[in-house]
Amino acid sequence: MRFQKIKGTRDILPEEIGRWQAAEKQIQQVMARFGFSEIRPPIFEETELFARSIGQLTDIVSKEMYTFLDRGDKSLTLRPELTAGVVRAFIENNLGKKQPLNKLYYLCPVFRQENPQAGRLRQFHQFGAEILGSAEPAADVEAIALSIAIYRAFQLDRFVVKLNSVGDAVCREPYKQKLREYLRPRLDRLCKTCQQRFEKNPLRILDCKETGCRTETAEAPKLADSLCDDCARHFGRVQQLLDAAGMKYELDFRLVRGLDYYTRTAYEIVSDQLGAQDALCGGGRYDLLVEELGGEPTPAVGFAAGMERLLMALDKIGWQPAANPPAMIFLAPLGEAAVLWAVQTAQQLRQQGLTVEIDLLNRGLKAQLREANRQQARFAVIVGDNELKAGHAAVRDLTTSQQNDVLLAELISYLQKACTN
RNA sequence: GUGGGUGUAGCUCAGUUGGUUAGAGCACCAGAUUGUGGCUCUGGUGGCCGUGGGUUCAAAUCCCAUCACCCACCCCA
Repeated sequence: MRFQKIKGTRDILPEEIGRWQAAEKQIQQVMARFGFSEIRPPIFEETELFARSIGQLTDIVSKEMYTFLDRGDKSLTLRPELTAGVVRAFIENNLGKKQPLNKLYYLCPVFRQENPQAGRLRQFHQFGAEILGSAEPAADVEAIALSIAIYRAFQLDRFVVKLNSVGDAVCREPYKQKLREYLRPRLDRLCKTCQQRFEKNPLRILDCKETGCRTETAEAPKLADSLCDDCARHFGRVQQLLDAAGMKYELDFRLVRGLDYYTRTAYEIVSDQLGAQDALCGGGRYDLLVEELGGEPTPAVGFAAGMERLLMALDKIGWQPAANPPAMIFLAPLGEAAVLWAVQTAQQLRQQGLTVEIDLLNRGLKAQLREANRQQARFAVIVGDNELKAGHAAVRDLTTSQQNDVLLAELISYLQKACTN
């Protein structure tokens, strides 16, 4: 029986881990520049946390969660996104009481049981940020600016920021009614799923990709025109601030984010380089969620972005992480006495902070040098019985093919000097 | 959950209308150089042809099922 990985999961192999680490580092740097601190909630939580925050009716909760019972018959779920866990941690650790504003970010795996396709996996990675405690439009703009800055830091600029407002508790329900009234006479011309959405979730009809539904909704009343005064003012101010800061965006009245907790600002960053799943990043404001999960009323705004999708887009533009690995020393011992010497010497060199490889396969010299070359070693140190007897090692510079005898007693200081320039 | 496509060596792929022992390039190992890498040449290791059934004298090739991957729908990052 040969085991294989679970459908929709991937092994990140040594040959690609460099890209991941470089991308992670870049993201962490930009997050830090914006004053965000990392938070790492647990990978699983009570099922109810996700059901309550994301919404029972959403696809994520109704059919995509990895849910299981633990030995105490408690229902647990592998996180399908991070906001719920971050908000839970925010409440449980009283972060809101320690300071008025919390700016948090994360970068970690999430799980959704969907059928895989380009840009979609069952275990994938999201990075994102949450600003908890501010209802100001400037906070919305801070989140948007941060996500844009991250993509720009990678020299990635073929993306579009789509912006909308989904209103709040005051104006969303009346708008839904207005939308239903508009659509009721056209109901039979909508697709099957939209007909089901009509009662419970009419906003989603705007988002439908069926051309029939799109033509029916093209002239429908727009949420942005039906906002209450507070929401309208907020939305206007967000746009004003974005304009002032020179951030380009497109208003998209069809943009209604899939998760229930969004209020007011909703935005998405899409790329034309990704295929059907083109969203790099999605986010918005969720002013009611903290209270809904049992905390003090706390306005908040944030975004989540797909790590794999970022990497896909980076592949398309030919991004290469800068790599300058330290000079490497390959110890090539021949014979048992030399191996003993090499193990001791490797220990000493490594304690000096040098990068050292030592042959572990008891290979011949030719094979060892081939290996050293394959690993792009800077120096090969050749030691056999002859060298031990003579008290020196043959140090071969693999870039110039120069080879010198170096006294064993002076080897460490010699290599230290040679590797620093 | 649904639809289409694809599974042959570590990797990328050939493989004729079913017909002997399933091939190439790269990678790996060895030799040319009995202790010297890269370049070159020569040779070699490596495959239950995704898995399980079926048809046939004969299956990598045809049929069915199943698993996985790719792409798409739904939806989302």
